[in-house]
Amino acid sequence: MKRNDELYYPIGIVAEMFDVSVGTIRAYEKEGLILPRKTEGKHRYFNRNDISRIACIRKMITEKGLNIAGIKMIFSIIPCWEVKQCSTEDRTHCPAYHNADAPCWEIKNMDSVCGPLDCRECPVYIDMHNCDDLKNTLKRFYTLKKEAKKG
DNA sequence: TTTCTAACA
DNA sequence: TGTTAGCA
Repeated sequence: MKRNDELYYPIGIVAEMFDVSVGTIRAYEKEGLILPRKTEGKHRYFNRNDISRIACIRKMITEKGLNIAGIKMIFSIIPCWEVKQCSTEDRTHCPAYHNADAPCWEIKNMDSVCGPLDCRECPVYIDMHNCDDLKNTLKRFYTLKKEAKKG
């Protein structure tokens, strides 16, 4: 499938790619690990970033021994407020800033500065797709504030 | 045939 | 995670 010059795959193909059931892929979405787009008919379709994320998830599960809850926890401690350079005022009113039980893209509400934005297009979500460089990605997230002060 | 949601093993 | 039911 192709949409906006980007290739998309149905859940069956994706499940086949990683040798897992479609139910497993759906479980990743249900737990907030991935945010596949959906058609009007509710059908999920996955782009390259989704595929990359799933590869990372599979790697953490099979090679690091983590489960879905463990991966969700890692995603939940991403300092999105540093990535988005949120002001003190923004942080005060943002539920994601005060919650570490779910990734920000799961608890976003319309009252926060991220309200009208699509998390699928946010670096907080997108940059977590590279498993091989996960540690550096997290490190970069945490040092953004310092770099902003320098520059 | 494939995918969907929801409930349950 | 997997399975099943009932639907589109």
